[in-house]
Amino acid sequence: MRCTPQRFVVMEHLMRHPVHATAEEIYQAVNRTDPRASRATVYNNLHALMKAGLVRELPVEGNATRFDANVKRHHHFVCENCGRVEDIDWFDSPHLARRSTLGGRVVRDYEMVIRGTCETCSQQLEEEAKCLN
Amino acid sequence: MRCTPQRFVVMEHLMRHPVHATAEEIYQAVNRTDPRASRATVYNNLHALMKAGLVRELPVEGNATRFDANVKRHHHFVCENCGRVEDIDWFDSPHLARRSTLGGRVVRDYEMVIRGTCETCSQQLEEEAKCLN
DNA sequence: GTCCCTGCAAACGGTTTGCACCCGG
DNA sequence: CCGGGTGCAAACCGTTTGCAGGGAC
Repeated sequence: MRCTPQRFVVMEHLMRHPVHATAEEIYQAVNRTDPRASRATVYNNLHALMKAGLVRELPVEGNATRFDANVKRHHHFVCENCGRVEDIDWFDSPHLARRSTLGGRVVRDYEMVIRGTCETCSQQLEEEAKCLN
Repeated sequence: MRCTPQRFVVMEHLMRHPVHATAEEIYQAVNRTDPRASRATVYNNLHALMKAGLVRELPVEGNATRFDANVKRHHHFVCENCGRVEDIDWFDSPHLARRSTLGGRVVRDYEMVIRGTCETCSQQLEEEAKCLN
């Protein structure tokens, strides 16, 4: 796979902003450095990078797919307030760590999806609560 | 919230088929009993049921949203072969069970997303492997 | 010259919205 | 009546596709 300017910007954005951007956000970033870049190219590159195993889609609800350049095994935290998705360092699940089957199913991988309020939003909400008192 | 025929069919389908249907699949089911039913109504009802806390969206990748009428806490298994999503009985994560924060984050809930091959697909793949020998 | 990559525009599919109508209270 | 629920059609938005160039090797 060649490293074209557009492809580079896509990858760079994902690595620099571990906030798991949507395709649109990446398109905006690419567009800032190269206003002629197109959405199709962003999608092409995201798929190319996914096939190469450098990027993956995130399993979180929401209309727009989010992408992740973190290849290391890790969990995800979803802020229910702002929608941001953050990486959480890996920890094993004792129930699954040494296990390759579950009922008749073959287990290949697993991850945790944790939901709550991110640090920024927590602080904001706390501020607002103070104001009300 | 009133229990209209259409709303009933939506809820019934989700409860009877714990395979986490997409909106389209639910629409097909509703349509079978009432050919005049519209997609808009299915979406209306899915949202109404979600607001009422009887149904929720699933955190799995894929273009079409999947819905779940299982309110009990549980994990999810995603078949990488056929895309089916199955419920897995709840088990705690020792890392998270008694914890309400994670870094500066407030944790409200968590769940496991397990990926692999479902029972049906495993058997099929095994069959095919046998044939090749 | 070949092949991969790009940009554009149109198509696509899932979801949402606006609106008129209907039915139950 | 009023308000929520319905059906239809159009709009919307994220994504995909077809296709004609262009640049790297």
